[in-house]
Parts: sequence; structure tokens; C-alpha cells
Amino acid sequence: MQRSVKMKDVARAAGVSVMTVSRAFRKDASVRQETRDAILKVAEDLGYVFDSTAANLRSQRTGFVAVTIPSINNANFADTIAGLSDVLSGEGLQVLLAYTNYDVAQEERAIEQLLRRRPEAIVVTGGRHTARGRRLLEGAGIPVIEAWDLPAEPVDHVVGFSNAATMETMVDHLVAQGHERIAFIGGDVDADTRGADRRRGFMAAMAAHGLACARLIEAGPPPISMREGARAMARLIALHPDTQAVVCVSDLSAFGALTECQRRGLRVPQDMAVAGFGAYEIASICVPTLTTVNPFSRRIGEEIARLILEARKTPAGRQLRRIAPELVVAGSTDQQSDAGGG
Amino acid sequence: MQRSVKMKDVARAAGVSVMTVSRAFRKDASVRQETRDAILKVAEDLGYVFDSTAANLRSQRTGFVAVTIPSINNANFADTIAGLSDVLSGEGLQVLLAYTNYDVAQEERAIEQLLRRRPEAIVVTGGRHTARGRRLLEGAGIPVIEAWDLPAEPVDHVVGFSNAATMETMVDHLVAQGHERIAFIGGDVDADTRGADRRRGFMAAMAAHGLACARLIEAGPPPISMREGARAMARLIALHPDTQAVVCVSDLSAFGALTECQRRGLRVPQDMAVAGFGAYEIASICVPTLTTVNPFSRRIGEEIARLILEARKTPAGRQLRRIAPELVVAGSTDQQSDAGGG
DNA sequence: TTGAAAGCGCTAACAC
DNA sequence: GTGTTAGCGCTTTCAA
Repeated sequence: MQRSVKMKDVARAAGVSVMTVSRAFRKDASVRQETRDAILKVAEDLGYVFDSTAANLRSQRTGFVAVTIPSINNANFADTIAGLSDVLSGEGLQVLLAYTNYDVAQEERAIEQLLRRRPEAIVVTGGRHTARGRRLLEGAGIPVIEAWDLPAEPVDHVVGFSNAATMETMVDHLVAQGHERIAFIGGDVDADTRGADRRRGFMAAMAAHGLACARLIEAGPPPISMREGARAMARLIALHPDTQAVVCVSDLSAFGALTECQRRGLRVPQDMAVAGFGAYEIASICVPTLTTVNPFSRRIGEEIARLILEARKTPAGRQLRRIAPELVVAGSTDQQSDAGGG
Repeated sequence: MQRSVKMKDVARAAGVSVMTVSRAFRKDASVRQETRDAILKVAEDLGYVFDSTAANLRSQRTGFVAVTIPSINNANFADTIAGLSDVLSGEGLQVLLAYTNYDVAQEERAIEQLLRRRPEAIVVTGGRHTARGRRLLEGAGIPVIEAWDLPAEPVDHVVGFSNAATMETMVDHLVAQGHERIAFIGGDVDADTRGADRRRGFMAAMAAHGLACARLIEAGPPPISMREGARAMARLIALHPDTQAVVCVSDLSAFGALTECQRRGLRVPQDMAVAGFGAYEIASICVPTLTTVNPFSRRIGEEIARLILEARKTPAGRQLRRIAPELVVAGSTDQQSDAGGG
């Protein structure tokens, strides 16, 4: 049970050539079944562990799919990674993860680090990169997938949706509920591209309804937490006490806002309607349940995986795969539709 | 801007040997400053991206630290990874993550996959492994760290705390509040070792107080979500309507339980005290705020990283580093101490 | 189905 | 501070 047992050692012990050992460790390679079994037994007894680093160099294939996400502590991105990872692992591919803290400079560094590992594809969140980051992606010579967004000028493939357009549906719903004085919390810092897009989409939708959209509450740099949502709600009430409804950049901030209403004795949705984004579990459990948008985070990951697998077989042209989000109406904007809990 | 630009190409273009290019890409290596600058400029212009796979093989160092966690979608583990990753990245080390779905068989596969990549250290969650998984760890020839637990027979290093002992503090607190009929939700499936330990610790603490501990509500296989917490609470009320307090295996299930109380008009903490575990953000935001245990998830990761860095310099003996968790008393068990929100 | 020779793109080790 | 030589542990390629 020592490290530095090499294929050569296994070969010698099994009485075959290294090449036969190498073949025994690959599913598809042609080795007599008995030979393979014997080799694997010997390898296990010797405590041999296959050395990918050598195989990677010689075969020029690492089995890595590189991924950058803004934050590891985010249930939406975690679901995407889980979906991606589950589909890829079936094909012997492994996710190599890096996070960017919602910062394009850090993303650039992450991209460079990841590309040095010679991944077979690279997935990035969103379409905003530094000039050099973009150049690195363009020159990578592997499939590049921008996810969770619809970039105006994609580097290569895209799997996502329009964060801005999604807000139209949300505003339509609130207007249909009879609200006119509607506020937005978050999305004020450019770093969170998708949050900023949602905010822009909100403003556009309000304008389309002929409504004023001056009720924009800043929640600071991402990630916007529950606490920031609560603080923003307090500020909103102070600044615009007659607000009827508020859309938050995510379910986390929306839940924070909801709790602030509870602390102040404001009834939701009667005194204040609240909506979020992301279909986090909390949205379906809290009291009242939260109106939100389901972006199908996991499916985004699965779709990215499928795209990568297909691209490996037949390198086709650029793909644009939309994953249409879905409005989920719940108790926080509609008394009739609360059905939360156990 | 093509892949397959190699160090040789950069060397030729810069009019130096490959070895000098190699040195230019390492911080510590001795190269004239002008030479280095010139080389890096040429490399950038040619679109050269350093090939780690080759460097890894030759130098027998990959810069990887392998980590297995039960689930990627868990704020506690995510915080540990973030702490670990942040400290390691300063030293040029990169986390290579795999998840196990709370399943030792899947952990075994993950460990093998990870070891093939020749990491320089491996971190696993908890001390329960398959026999072969344990053998793989023991023979890995690199520092092994078991985290988030205090295994009875550690493989190598340990950074964690006793999940069972932590429950004593919690039960003491509830008893001090005057409760006697106390229930526990979750931790019934062995797969979640730490959850099961908390449940055992709860039972031991109840026994120590001379209290009955028959109020154990099963919540099924991990991860225990908010929804399962809510369902378990409903069952608890049905089975033992006179229950005064309930300890949940995590803050997520505790929050679910809390919402179930709200839906039924039970006042928390007056009619039912509720406590969780993990110090998730929600515990400090929900109404009332949740009594919980802060395991200092991020610090666990940082401490693991420090241990690894020290072990690389001077391979010392086995380390056991305890990270003492802290009881956080809040509104869900103590009316006096609610201070939640913005 | 199996084996022998060559080499993947870097860096250790040594020379100057 | 820079160059030369050899080789990391596998797999590709070709031959049997």
C-alpha cells in the first residue's frame, strides 16, 4: 500500500506488458476478460492507483470540464452544477470549479487558471468578461458555454434566458393584481450582471405599463442576502410608505423583505405584495409562500452537459439553447394561491 | 490565438531556450527581469497558455487539494469550501471538489477518482468510509484530513468537533428554559453521520437530565429540507401534542418546523420552542429568530487549509484541531433574546 | 488480443 | 542568469 506503484510494477507482477495493463484500465479496450480481471486484482493488491496526470499528457485529454460561478454559496448555481456534474460524470467527465465573487477581474484569473488545466470545455456564468478574459475564451480551442444569460455577442454557445424579459411577466402579474406603485430591491450594482438585467427589465416593464419606476432601492454589492433584503424593505417603507408591491432581485432578499413586513405588522400581500426570483426552497415554505420565478437551475446544468457531450461527438455550429423561466404565483402576491408548507 | 502554441514556440519567438521560458513563468525562478517581461509579452501575443498537465507530470506536483462533501447545495459545506479555497489559492493551490450524496459507496468512488488526479492533500467530510475507501485514504501518501467530525479512529488529521456533545449544550439550554417534553426531528438515517450523531447526543443529554426521549421524529434520508422539517413538525404535533420544545437536525428543518407552527397558529416560543443547527443566515433573519449552533463552517475550511500548508513545509505528526461550536440563543426558544432582522 | 518503441510538454539536475 | 540533457508515467502507433 505505497504510492509510487506504477503501471510497470503492476505489469511485472501480472506477467504482462504495461500496454496490456493500460488497456485493462479502459472499458472499451480489447483485453481478454481473464487477463483484465487478473490485472485489476494484482493492481488492487499492490495498492496501485491509476495516474491521470500522465494519461492526460500523453492522450491530450483531461476529462475536465471547467466552470466558473459567481459564488459557491448559492442554491441556484449549486443546482446548475449538480445537474451538469451528474450528467457529465456518466461520461467520465469531471467538473473543475472556480468562483469569481461576481468580479470580472477575478473571473479572468479563474479562466486562465482553468485553461492551464486543459479542460475539454469551459462554462462561464453570464456574458460579461474582461477583454483579456474574452480573448482567452475565444482562443481556448474548446467549446465555450455562457450560461444563465443571453449575451448580445456570445463567445460561442449559450444556455440561458433573458433576465430582463422575465421581469415583464412579473410586472404584468402585479399590475393584473391591481398594483401600480411597485418598487424594486437590488440589482443596483453592475457586478451582478443578471441582477442588473432584472432591474432594467423591471424598469422597462413599468414604463410599458405607463407606470413610474422611481422606487428603486439599492441593496449594495452582491451577493444580496436576506439581511440586505430586510434592510432595503425598511428603507423602502421609510422613503415610499404608500408602496403597494415590491419585486426583489432574488428570493433571499425577498424573504428578508417579507420578515421586515412581519416585524412591522404589515400584512403580506394585503398591505404589501412581495415577489422574488430563483424558486429557492424557502419560497415554497415560508408564510406566506413567495411569488417567484423558476429559472430551472438544474435543467440549465443538464442542458449544458448535453451540449458539451454532443459537441464532443460532432462539433456543430454555435448553439443557443433557451431555458424558459416560469412565473410561480404564490401567497405573497395573491391571497388565493397560497398552498405552502408540509 | 491558437491552441497548441507551446513553450518551444514562445522560446523561439523570444530568442531564448525553453528552460528560460519555463523559469519566466515561475515567480521564484531566477531570470533577468527584462528577459521575463519580454518572454511574457511574447507569450501573451502568441496566445500561449501554460500547460499544467505537462508540468504536473514532470514536477510530480499538481497543486490540487481534493475535497469530498456530502452535497454541494449546503451553505455550511459551501462556507467551509470557501474558507479552504480562499486560503489555499493564496499559495497557488486549487480545490478539486467531488460530492457524495451522503453515501459512502459514492464517497469511495469519489476518493478513487480524486486520487487519480494526484492531489497534494485530500479532505473528506466525516469519519465514516467504506473499508476500501479507508484503505485508499491510508495508502494515499498525502495528508488526509477528516472534517466536521471527531472520528474515533482517524485516518490522519482531523479538523472538527463532536456533533453529539454539541447537543448537550442545546438540551441544557432548553431545560434551563423550563422545558421537559422535548422532541428531536431528523438524524434518523445513518447516511448523515453527523445528523445521527446529533440525535444520539440529544438522547444522551436527555437521559442525563433524567428526561424521557421518546419524541424522535424521523425525517427520512438526507439532505433534510425545509419541507421535511415542516412535515415532521406536523407529525410531532399529531403524535405528541403536549410537546414543549423541539430540536431539529439543522436550521433548514427547524425553519420548516417553525413555519408549520405559524400555519397552525402555534406561538413560538410560547407554545412551542424550536431550535436548529448550523447558523444558516435564515436563523438570524426569520421571525422569530432561531436558536441554533454556530459550527464556524468557514473557520473549519480555513483551519484545514492552514493545516495542509504547514504539513507541506514540515510533515509533522497527526493533528487534531477542534473548532468549538457555539450555542446561539434566539427568539425561537427565548422571548427575551430576539434581536433579528435588518 | 498483445507487445515494443516513441513521445506527450514540460521541469529537475547539472553545467557553464 | 541561462542552456543542455534526460525523463516524469502513461498512451499512440505500429507490428505481430
